[in-house]
Amino acid sequence: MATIRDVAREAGVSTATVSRVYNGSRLVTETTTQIVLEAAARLDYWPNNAARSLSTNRTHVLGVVLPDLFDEFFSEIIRGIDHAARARRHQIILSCFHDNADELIATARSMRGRIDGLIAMAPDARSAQAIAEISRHFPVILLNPGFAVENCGSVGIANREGARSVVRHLRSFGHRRIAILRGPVGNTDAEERLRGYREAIGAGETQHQPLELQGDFSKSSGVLACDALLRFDPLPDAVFAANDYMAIGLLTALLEKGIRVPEDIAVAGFDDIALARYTNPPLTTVTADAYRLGATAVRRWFSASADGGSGHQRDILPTRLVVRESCGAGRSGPDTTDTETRHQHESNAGGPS
Amino acid sequence: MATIRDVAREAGVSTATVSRVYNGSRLVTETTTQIVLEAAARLDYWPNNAARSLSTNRTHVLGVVLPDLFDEFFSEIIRGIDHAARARRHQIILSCFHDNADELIATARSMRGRIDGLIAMAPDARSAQAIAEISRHFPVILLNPGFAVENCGSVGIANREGARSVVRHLRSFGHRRIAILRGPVGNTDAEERLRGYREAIGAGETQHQPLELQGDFSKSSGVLACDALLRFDPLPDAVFAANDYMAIGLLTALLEKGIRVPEDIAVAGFDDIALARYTNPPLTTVTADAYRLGATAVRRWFSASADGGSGHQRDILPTRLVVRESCGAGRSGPDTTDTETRHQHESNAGGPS
DNA sequence: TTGTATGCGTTATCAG
DNA sequence: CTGATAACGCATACAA
Repeated sequence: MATIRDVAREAGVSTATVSRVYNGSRLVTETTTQIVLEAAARLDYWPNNAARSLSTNRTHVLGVVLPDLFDEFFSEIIRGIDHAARARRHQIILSCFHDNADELIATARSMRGRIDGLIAMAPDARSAQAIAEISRHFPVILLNPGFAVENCGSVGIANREGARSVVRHLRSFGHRRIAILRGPVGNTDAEERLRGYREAIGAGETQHQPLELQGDFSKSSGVLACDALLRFDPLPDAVFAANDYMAIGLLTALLEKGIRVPEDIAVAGFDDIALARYTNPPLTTVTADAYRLGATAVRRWFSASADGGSGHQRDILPTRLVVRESCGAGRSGPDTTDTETRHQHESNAGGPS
Repeated sequence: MATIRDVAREAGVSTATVSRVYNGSRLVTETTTQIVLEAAARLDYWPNNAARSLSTNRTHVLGVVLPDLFDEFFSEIIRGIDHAARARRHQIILSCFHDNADELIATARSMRGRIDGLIAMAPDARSAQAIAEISRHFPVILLNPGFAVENCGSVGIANREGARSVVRHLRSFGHRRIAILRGPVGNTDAEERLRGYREAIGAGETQHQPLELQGDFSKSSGVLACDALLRFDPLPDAVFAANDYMAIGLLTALLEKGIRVPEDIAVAGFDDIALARYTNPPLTTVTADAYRLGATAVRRWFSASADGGSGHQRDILPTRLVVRESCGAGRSGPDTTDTETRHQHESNAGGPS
């Protein structure tokens, strides 16, 4: 493989000149540039990025670490990250499948020297310590954490407001007894959605009996929840499932039992997965723009590293209600609702907090 | 950031020793190892992989270049690649969105020095030249090309045999006049599926009139094809759409016109996308294991680079017919059919061919 | 505008 | 078993 030295020799110039040509230095004559480029072409020279980043201490690569849950949502996030990174002439190095904090650190470590920063999805609050350790080595942006992490930017979605918009929508059909099928305990998305639900419920008419069911975000837990749901007496008017998979499981179980949706009971989900459009009936749900989530994380990373990485800033992306048919006929609710966007900027530079 | 020299000083040993510890050399005393590790922990030392790979000329990273079509199929491929790579302690650097051969080369170039090899999806035959240029710099494995490329391993799926199994299945319901909705010209998947269709048709009863419709793999081209289909006289018994998106578009257009599937006409697709299960009626289609495709590419890359990269080997992964309801009632065909796996091993080491 | 020389953080080849 | 030191390929301060 030809090196910069080979090119220099072939072109009859010094390595510094070749380097300047490849880095777009305007100090080089047009003619020398041509000579160098031709020599490089003859030798089929491709610059070695490892050497380059060793010298400059920059890689132009972003690390991305996601959990192993690979569905449309994650691929959209990756797509958003890749596009935004590419627009800034950066590449991404991807790693999935970290189930615990230790593995998260190990992955980050193995990226040291080949990335300028990291975008990671924090599975749970336990990871905070790991993240803190990592962010000593390079800037880190957290994807969709429900919690704050020191020295670390983050971008999340408006889970709470999304959940509230579902309850509002349900109310617009006159539904009063509204149950929730919760996601896994400890999962921050699940807990924020639960919080939004409770806020919306509490803000209105009081429910004497808590209508909360436990699920784990899987379709089968939605199926299972059907029985528990039917044990409520009287039957709730509506169920808000904290994600679409559970809503779909519930829908099929309900259908099997001959209970009509939305006539006998209304069902809503969260996430707007591709299938939500094709269920029977089509599922009313809440969508978050995964592509934008990824792209925003990249933007946030660039501004953070421009700042020197100090201060933790947080973006919260809005969420949108997607009204289909599972909550009531006639689409009497508003068609779609955007929850407001919030931008929190909490700089903590200049002193301990 | 602490370097290997800092650790050496802190531990009172040489950099060589520290390096040996981190590379698992068995030449180091248990006690020295401990001393080094403790010093490293105190200094929070993370080895710099850029320097490491500059020295060893290995990165333990695989490049992955895919088109921008991000759906479940691609994310499954990536997942397969990531898992297989991770099992061999490698990472992947991902880049999407190359629409032409030049961009493919540019992307590969920008990876020089940070990857040991490349897994790329070849969009069309025009890319062959680009691939050849790349494979001079590091081993390349092609994903799913219908064509052979010199000095370059590849892994594809059994498009032809999959198409044949669809036609066989259609025949098992007594369908004789079987049309095809083709994919885009130049797309190798589309052309292989067309070939399989023609082989299967030709092998049976001759069709006097070619029942071939042009599509472009999009859902809307499936919708459009409906009119053209209805112009055939008499109406064909069945249509094989070269991918699921077109099949789904066709299905909705047919439904709208009041034409019943499968009673009036049978429809089959290819790919088994997630939605295929939820169409009305559920779509009979062909599935390829995308996860396995990715994983196989990695395996193929490792064996190729062990060989020194000489010889181009090709794997073709089997395909499976997924019988649902769009081709006929009663599931009178076989439930699922695996096409046979083929492994071609064409070593061309030892002389010009 | 171009060339020289040094350093980036590791690994590997020698001696010891 | 351990230490000194020369690569690895490139960028850049400094000189010219």
